[in-house]
Formats: sequence, C-alpha cells, structure tokens
Amino acid sequence: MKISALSQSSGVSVATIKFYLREGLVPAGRLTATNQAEYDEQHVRRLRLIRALKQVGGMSVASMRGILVEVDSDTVSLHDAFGSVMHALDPPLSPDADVELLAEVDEVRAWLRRRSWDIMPEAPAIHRLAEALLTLRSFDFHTRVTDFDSAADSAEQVAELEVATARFQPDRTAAVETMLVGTLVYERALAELRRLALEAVSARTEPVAPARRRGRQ
Amino acid sequence: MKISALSQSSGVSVATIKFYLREGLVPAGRLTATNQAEYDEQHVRRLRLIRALKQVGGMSVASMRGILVEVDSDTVSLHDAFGSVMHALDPPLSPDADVELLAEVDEVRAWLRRRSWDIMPEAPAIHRLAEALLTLRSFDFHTRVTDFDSAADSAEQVAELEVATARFQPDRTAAVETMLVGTLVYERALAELRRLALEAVSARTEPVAPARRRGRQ
DNA sequence: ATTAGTGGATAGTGACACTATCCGTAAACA
DNA sequence: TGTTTACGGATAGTGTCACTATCCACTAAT
Repeated sequence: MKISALSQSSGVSVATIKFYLREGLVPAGRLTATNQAEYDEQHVRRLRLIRALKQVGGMSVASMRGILVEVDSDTVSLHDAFGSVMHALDPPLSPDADVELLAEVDEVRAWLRRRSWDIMPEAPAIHRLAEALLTLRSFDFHTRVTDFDSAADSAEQVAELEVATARFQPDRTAAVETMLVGTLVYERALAELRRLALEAVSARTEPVAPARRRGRQ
Repeated sequence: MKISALSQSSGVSVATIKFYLREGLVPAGRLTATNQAEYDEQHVRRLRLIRALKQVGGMSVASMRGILVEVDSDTVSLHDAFGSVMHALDPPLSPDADVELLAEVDEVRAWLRRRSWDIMPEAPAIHRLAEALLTLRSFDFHTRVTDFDSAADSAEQVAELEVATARFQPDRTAAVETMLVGTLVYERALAELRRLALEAVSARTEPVAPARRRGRQ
C-alpha cells in the first residue's frame, strides 16, 4: 500500500499524512527504495484513531503524540500500558500546592480506599477530580465525593465492559488503542446522556411558567 | 469599579478584559464619562464563568460568545433558557443524513420515551449520543442505548441536585450561568471518576499476578 | 519515452487568542 | 494649578497551531 492508497482508505489527505509522519503520530512505512515505502492496515487503524482523538477528544497534535508514544511503548503488563495512557490523557498537574486542594485529594483517596478501588496514589485523575469538586463548590454546588457512590457503581459497570472489549483484541497495540478510544467515546456518550437527564429533570421541575415573578429581565 | 479593579478581582489582565469586551463576551460597563466606565459584581462573575468554560470546557471564544448570547437572552421560562444553553453547548449537527445514524437516533428516542424523559425531539444531544454509539460500534464495542439504564439512573440523581442548585440562585442570569458551569464541571468530574473506575477494574482483571505492586513506576 | 506519483525537505497560510501601542480625555495627586 | 497616572477605545502586532503548497531527485506505470 503506497501513500495515496493509504490516503484513500483512511480519508486523510496525502499532505496531512506526511505531516503526521513528520510529527511522529504515524509510524514510518517500510522503505522499498529511496522514494518508495509500503504501508499497511496498522497505518489505516492509526489514522482512524487519530481522527477519533481529534474529533471526540478535541486533542492537539502535541498531546496525541504524547499519548501515542505511550501506546507504542512496550510495558510489561497490559494494565501498566492502560495506566500510562490514562495518565497521559489528563493534562499534567500544576505544582500549586493549595492546601484546600490537598485536603480534597485526601478525601478522594480515602473514598477510593473505602470502595476498594486499587488506584496508583499519584494518578492525575485523583487530582483532577478533586479540582473539579473544588470548582463546583465555588459555584454554589455543595458536592462531596461521597455523593458519587451511585455514579461510581454505574461507572464500574461500564468499565467492566470496556476492559473486557480491550483485552479481547488480537494484539497489544490494538488493545491499548481500543482502551484509549473507548475511554474518550464513552465519556462523550455519557456526557450527552447527562445533558439529556438535565433536560428531563428541568422539564419535570419547571413550575407553571406565568406564575413565576423574578425581578426585571 | 473601574477596569483595573475588575482586573484585580477577577485575575484577568486589563488587555484581555478589553478583548473580551470587544468580542461581546462581557457586557459593557456603564459609562460615566467618555473615558470612564463603571463595572460591578456581574462582570466579575462573568469573567469567572469565562475562565471555567475555557479551562474545564476547553471552549473557544467564538463558541463562548454563542453560548453567552443564550445566557443573556431572556426567554419566557427558565427551562427554555436551560434548553437553549444545552443545545448551544453541543456543536452544530452536520447535515449528513446517514441511514445508520438515523436508525440509531430512532432507537435513542424510543429509549427516552420508555424512560419517560421529556426531551425536545431535535435536541442535539440525541444525535451526539447516537453518533458516539456508532463510533463505539466501529471500534468493537457492542454497545446499545439500553446498556445505559443504570448510568441514566445515576445521571438523573446528579441532575436533580444540579437543577435544584441552579433554581436556588437569586436571579435569572445567575441561574443559567450556574446550570452551564455545573453541566461542564460535573461532566469533567464524572469523566475523571470513570477513568478511576477503569484503572480499578483493569487492576482487578489483570491475569498476571507476580511482580505487580501499587505505587511503583 | 513520457508521465504521474513518491518520499522527503522547506516555506507559506489562515485561524486563533491574545498583547502592545497609541490616542485624546479625565481623575488623582502635589 | 500643573503634572502624573489611569481610562476607554481603536488598531496593529505576536506567537502558536494545524495544516497546505511547493520543490526536488527519483521511480513506477503506461
């Protein structure tokens, strides 16, 4: 498969594929001459993955490179590979050692322990979750991690299915890629589900319109 | 409050505030002379909102303008305002009348009806959810909307709390802003929760027993 | 033999989110 | 009172990003 065929079967322009090759997002083809190279299904799959990361995850080329490096690196266990990719997904932590944040992080860690979730203590998701909780609180939401028990149960259910699907893949790279795309696309799906829930609850809650008196505007 | 004070109490530089004013993200201050204007708490709140939308939602200035227009427009009911903002949050639909997508959309609609969720039939979230399900299927996940029943239950729980918090706000604009920021930040929090669930499930599922230790790497 | 396509390098483009500078005026201070 | 500082408004410039276009020597296909 030459570059024009790869372009054809992936829907990505030749110029853009060259750009991705330069950036290290797509592995180089096997050279058969100084100006001829051979590409295969692995490259088609990679381009599909890149499109999904870009469209669903809104990811930049730089962060995709960071993640795809983790996808391609061979760690000992599949679990470690999943972990590396998950950690690379979250933006790096700022070293603002805010006291309030650290307290919240501790609360999240304690909650995880109570749930018997075996998480690396330095997982960025812990910090990100704590940050989000703090932000919510600054906007009048009195939310604590413990309010998420039911959400955690259902997240666990979906996760079972995802991990099973990823482990079912024929090879290591495909497994990690599946885990990656699954994480992002399920996130999107569940976010949309949430927006629908919001609309449904708001519809149910709205008191008969005309009777409501607020100030001007 | 003059512009430098506004900058001080919001943490946004004067130059950037001027830029947001030009772009219509922040309403103009009340002019007291040709070169003096008065800003208030409303402006501080708006700048905090913009920062949250940018950092948590990763939104562009253009899409923020689109949404803030909806926040400021006065519709009859609060529910309609929430709806407009929700719909403006999802990127506009592409007019690709894919048969497969339409079938999926119908399945989502039927599922919503079974749940007695009162949703506008053209809500973009329906299409986005259907799209995500199709993408998942193309990556080996055999997922159907009906797999989301448990997730929907817990989403409904969180939504109750959000809607209540938003309706508790003193004025209309604050209510809509609260709803908006709540939607995005809860999405983030639940996404992080999901990533933690994934790591926990993967740890539990890993068949290799020997040298794995928490905290290593 | 001609032509189209290739890998590789380099330069250019348009969008984006600010950022800097300038201007005439007004407030704050000495 | 004069002088300095800050203001609002307008315009131009900056750095980053994700491509896109052009060029080159060369090879494959016709």
